[in-house]
Amino acid sequence: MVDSRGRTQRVTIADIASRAGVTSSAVSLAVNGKPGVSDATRDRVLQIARELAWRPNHAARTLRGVSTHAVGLALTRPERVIEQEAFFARFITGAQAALSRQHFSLQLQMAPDLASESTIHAEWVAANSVDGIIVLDPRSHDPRVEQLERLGHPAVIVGGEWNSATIASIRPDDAEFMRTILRHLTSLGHRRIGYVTGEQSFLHIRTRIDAFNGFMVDAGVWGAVLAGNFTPERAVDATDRLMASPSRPTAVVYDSELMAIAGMGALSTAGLGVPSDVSVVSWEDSLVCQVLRPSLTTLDRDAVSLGKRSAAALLSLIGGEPVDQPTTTASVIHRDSTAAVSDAP
Amino acid sequence: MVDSRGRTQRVTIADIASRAGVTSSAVSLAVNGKPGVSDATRDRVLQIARELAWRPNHAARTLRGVSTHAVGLALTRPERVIEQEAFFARFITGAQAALSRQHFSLQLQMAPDLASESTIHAEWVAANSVDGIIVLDPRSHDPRVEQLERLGHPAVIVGGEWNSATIASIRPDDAEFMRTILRHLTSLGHRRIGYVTGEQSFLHIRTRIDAFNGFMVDAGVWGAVLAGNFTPERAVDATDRLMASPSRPTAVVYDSELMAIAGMGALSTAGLGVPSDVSVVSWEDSLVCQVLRPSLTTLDRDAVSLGKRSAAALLSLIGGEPVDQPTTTASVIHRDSTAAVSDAP
DNA sequence: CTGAAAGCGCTTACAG
DNA sequence: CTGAAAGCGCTTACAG
Repeated sequence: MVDSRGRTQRVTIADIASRAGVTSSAVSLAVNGKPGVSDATRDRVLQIARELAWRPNHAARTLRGVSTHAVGLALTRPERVIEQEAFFARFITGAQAALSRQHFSLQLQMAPDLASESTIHAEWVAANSVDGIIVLDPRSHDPRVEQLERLGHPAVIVGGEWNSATIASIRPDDAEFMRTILRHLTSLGHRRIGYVTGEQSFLHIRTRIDAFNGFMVDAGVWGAVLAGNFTPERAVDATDRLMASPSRPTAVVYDSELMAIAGMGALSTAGLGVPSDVSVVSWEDSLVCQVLRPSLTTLDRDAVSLGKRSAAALLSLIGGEPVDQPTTTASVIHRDSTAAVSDAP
Repeated sequence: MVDSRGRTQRVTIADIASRAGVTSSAVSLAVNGKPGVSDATRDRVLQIARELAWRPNHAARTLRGVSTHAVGLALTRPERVIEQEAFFARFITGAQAALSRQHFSLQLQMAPDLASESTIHAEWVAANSVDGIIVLDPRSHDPRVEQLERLGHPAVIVGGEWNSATIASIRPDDAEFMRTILRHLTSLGHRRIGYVTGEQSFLHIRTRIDAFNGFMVDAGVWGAVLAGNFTPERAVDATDRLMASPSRPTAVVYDSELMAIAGMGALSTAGLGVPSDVSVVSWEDSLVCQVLRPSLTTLDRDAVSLGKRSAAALLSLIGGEPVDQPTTTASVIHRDSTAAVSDAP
């Protein structure tokens, strides 16, 4: 609406009501599809609402305590860790897909650190502006989770291990996934395996490390874990160090695609062929892994489906339904970067 | 706060007021750092607010017409176009960096299509829930832009060409950037150049195509444009077709990193070496381009800085300041995927 | 410096 | 089926 001075005015249900000759209560019932108004009135109101290009004011609805049909995700992402961007973009693509099917929207907000993330959560809960919250990359004794538990607001912890009336965890079986990768490699004859990790403060990375070490012991295979942090620089350093070892590994597992690509670069610089000298596995799959030459053997887990499952669990929690916890499986996509170990070095 | 039945109650300024023995008006002034209350009162109020873990209710503030210090970005992203994910994650990383410096937050919302994007914009404006809006991937005669112009809400169009009192465009000089790439290639002796494009309905892609064709004519060089859509499949097909040409190009430009990587795969499959037989340039730079072997020659434009500039422009617009339109430059990062053309084919 | 009141746009009991 | 009123939590004139 434009007033006499040409300024844009907000269109409210009161405007519609006065044009339609009814009260704003009737308009509210009409536009929300609730019973209590005659069909004739409803049609007239909807027609006028359309003419005036009326839009519901979310703030007013929220204040009134109505469900917002929104889910919140606050994200702490240090700018330097570019690898996580791919994960994060794919994750929210999946989450969005699951949410939009039930007409929920995804509210995303960036935070500089974990404490700010908690502040954002608290404000969302105080303002009733999201029906549920998704938490990524939980730490052990995560303050965000403790606060959400206290607030009693529905939340899903991706990669966590908390479960209560209001909190559910989506926990990919990282230990089993690691063993799946290692079985793939040992079945190809590899007996010396390196593992270059992501950020070790993440719970799921520690789970993978434990599983790696356990497998090495049980299978009597030589293994080495080098701590990375998702950056290519660290991946290159770790790869060089592994290759300098007197018992040089014939296969290396990387926690991310970017680290795996960087590692392959380091191997190529060192004059080592993939897979002729060293086999390479990336934990995370993506289109780049597929189109690369040599194409990368990966675990067929992708962030898109993780996002879908997390959102679906949160919607169950919000709806008061039991959370479906499907056991997740993952298999190795055998591409060109892994091959049978060549004869004695 | 927990009531007698153990349920969590929302803490409001009224709760603080009653504990502090003042009115809610005084609390409002105190927590917002406005004059009108004594220092003693302010301290007492802030102390109590902290004790009760009070959080401002955004919906109430918004409804009251107060600036939300938020910027909105509604995003239409077909799930299939994975390439755009990298762009988009980097873009919002940059935007977020610029915004948080001025304590603005970024509201992100996914939309299934352009019409829904417009609906979201309209609701944001109606509800006063963002101070400004960022629009990505404008089309010619873009309905989103026309609506924002009508609504008179501050907006920045990334890659657009609209400019008015409330709308600014961040327009990288795609034509000049294309010429920069082509000058790099011709200086290396290339006289037959292929170009595999992204989605042609995007304005900036069409600008690049025009510049490519113009350069070919002016320089008397043989050029071929093949329409892609950012997918690796189309990039592979286009590359194969270029290589089958009787006047096979010695260099190919790709509109994205993913397409360039896919193209290099196709070249390798065809038994062609990079850069020995064919030089390859990617329009967009990233860490993957850098760690890849051979590393990819790229235009040193990255989505992070584009996000920063877009957000900065929007903040200027919101603040009523003139929008700073720095002329953007870009240069070619010469890596291993381009080299001087080898002697006669 | 402080208090009482109005109102942002909407929904929801409660009467008629 | 419709109308009048209260109230969500907050801010901002306006009085004292």
